[in-house]
Amino acid sequence: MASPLSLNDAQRAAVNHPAGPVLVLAGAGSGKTRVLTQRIARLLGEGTRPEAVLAFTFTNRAAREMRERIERTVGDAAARLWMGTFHGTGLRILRREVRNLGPATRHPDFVIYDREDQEKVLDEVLKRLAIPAEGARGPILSRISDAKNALVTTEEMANAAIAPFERRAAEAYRVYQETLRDRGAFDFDDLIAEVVWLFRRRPEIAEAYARRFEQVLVDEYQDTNHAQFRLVEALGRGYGNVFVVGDDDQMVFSWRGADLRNVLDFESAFPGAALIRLEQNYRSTGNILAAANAVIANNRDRKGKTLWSEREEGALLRFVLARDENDEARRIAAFIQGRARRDGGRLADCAVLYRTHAQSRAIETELRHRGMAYELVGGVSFYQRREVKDLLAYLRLAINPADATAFWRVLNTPRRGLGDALKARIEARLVAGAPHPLAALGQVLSAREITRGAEAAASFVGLIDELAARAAEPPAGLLATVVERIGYLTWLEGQEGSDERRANVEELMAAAAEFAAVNADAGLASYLSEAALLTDADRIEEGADRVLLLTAHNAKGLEFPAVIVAGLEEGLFPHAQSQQSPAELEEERRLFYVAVTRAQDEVLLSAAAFRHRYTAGSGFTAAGGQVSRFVDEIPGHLLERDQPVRARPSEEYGSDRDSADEHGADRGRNGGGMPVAWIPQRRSRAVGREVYHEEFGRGVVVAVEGSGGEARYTVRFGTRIKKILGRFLSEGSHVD
DNA sequence: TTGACGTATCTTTTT
DNA sequence: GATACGTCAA
Repeated sequence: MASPLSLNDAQRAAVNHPAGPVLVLAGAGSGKTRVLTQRIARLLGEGTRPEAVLAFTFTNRAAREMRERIERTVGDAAARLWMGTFHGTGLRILRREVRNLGPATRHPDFVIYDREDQEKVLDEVLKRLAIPAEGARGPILSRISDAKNALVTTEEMANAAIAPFERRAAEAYRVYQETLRDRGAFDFDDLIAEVVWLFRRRPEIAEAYARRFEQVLVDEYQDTNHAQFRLVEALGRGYGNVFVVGDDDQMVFSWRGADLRNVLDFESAFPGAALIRLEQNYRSTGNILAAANAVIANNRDRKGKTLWSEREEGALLRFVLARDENDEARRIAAFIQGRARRDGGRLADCAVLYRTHAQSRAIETELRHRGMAYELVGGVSFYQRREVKDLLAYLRLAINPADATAFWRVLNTPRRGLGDALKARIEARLVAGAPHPLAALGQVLSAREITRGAEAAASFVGLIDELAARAAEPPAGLLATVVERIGYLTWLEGQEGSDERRANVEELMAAAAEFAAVNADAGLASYLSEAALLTDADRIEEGADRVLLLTAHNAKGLEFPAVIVAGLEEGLFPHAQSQQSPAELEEERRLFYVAVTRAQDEVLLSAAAFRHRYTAGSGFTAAGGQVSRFVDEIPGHLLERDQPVRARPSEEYGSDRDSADEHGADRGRNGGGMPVAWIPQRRSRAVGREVYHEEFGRGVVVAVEGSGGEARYTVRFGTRIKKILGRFLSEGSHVD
């Protein structure tokens, strides 16, 4: 960050504030990381023991960076700080207190379940409860997550549930939680909620921690949820030195339970709290800042502050309207390339920010086409890749045989001829009282209940036993054993994308070796925990010269000389899902504010007049739309619009009126936003024609792929969209 | 028991 | 468009 050589008055006040609760309202680029690190360094310099300092960061990367900076001032003592994410710190406490967890888990070496594991558990739960899973899985899972973030227990939820959905969700929550406990697993939300619940059950434990931490600091405070707030409160209670830094204008995680009341009510929650505002921005040019300020000023629900900068006005922000997502990708790539050539800049100076992961595809294709290096952050994270999770599941099972989710995952992966017949035997044993499927399998084998896959099953059990016996060894060697014994690489050969998968397996082993080098005496359990809590954003490599591609959410806390914000269309950014309520719309605006304020010198905004995208309910359609209102909220004199595109005469559209209104889901629904041209590409003459299908009846052709007898038609029948081979269609009525 | 094939569902954002 | 899942035939 372009920081001042010395602190400004407000920063100094924050760094040196003597004691008691402090709320620092820190605008984007106002040097809050600097304040946090200098404050911690000061505390340590004045004699505070590092193990008495607890700091919460939003990402592991932020924790690492902050620790490194502090290390430069105070040296090795930095290693003893308690510094990490809420989840990492919660985990650390749970591991220390594992003997006191009581009803929370049944296994000392508990594992962490990620989203995929949670879904598998919930599927089993719903099946057991005879709740139809279709469409209910997602909502119930997020309802459970909401409950935990709000510290609502299963009993409390059941008691309060009235509506049918709520009752079903409460029932699912109860059984889900029992299942996790039986399997010795915690999900992400448990890592925080279970700590608070432990503190409530055992006040003396809470008190011990409150006495331990003389200083509690929180970064990105605006994104804390209720459970996190309670955790901070409990840990900071001893000394009352709770120092939180946040920006209400950058709260973008309300869907994860983030609650702005934590900021707005801080002063009443912590009586006598000092309030310090950091309003000088050291990052962005005057124009970028003015644009960001103008946009965020449209939000009503904010504490209000005005960022200012001593930096030069700088270049105007630029806006390009592309024809479609491919054209948009070309413009973005050209911008980055041009910038790199013109200024001798690096690709790494540029980041492309978007609302949804799906948008990365077109940009990736274009960058690859031009031979430009890029790094994609997010999407399917490394530790969630199938091959990675397969291998880790073996290790999970080795340290925690109760991890039934891992068991079922690997029982027949790779294929070893163990199928439904064996599964039925195992389940019968479970019903008869076997503690977990691995034990049940052992019983099935000793009772010689199966003959067909007996040998394979025995060698599977043998492998797990061996791994369990060697659990104290470094993980890399154990992974190598697994890979070799199950012939994983050979199995991958025949699979789709085997090269990439093999590379991932190799990277996994390399990362495991690295882990062992850094954490010499750490066991398998902590290796697996770390793997579960690492995110893609934590793996961003410093120093590589490549364009970064990431969601606006993932860009939080980062900065770049040039930022491209892509896909600025109504319905995408702001997202259609968020246009129902003013509160959600304001969150989208904050997200846009976060995106723009990542930029130091240059901002390129882009939109596509026409975009292929998935819209719920109407299938995969071609949506035309309007430019995002956020672009229009930027004062005209700050924005340079590239080649305004006007709507072409209607004959360009083909023979009918079937234009944006027919295809586009979100056109014109919500005022604001400049209408844009809708210029379809490569439209077949068949598009717009009325056709007839035996089963679905009358429909309209939306798109065509291929030609002749093999042509596949995308046809809209009323509200549903189907892809159908041409020979199953007959001509309805002629339009041309 | 496996693999081919068709269909439903997904995508808003993440620890 | 991709993936996961169910159904069907071999």
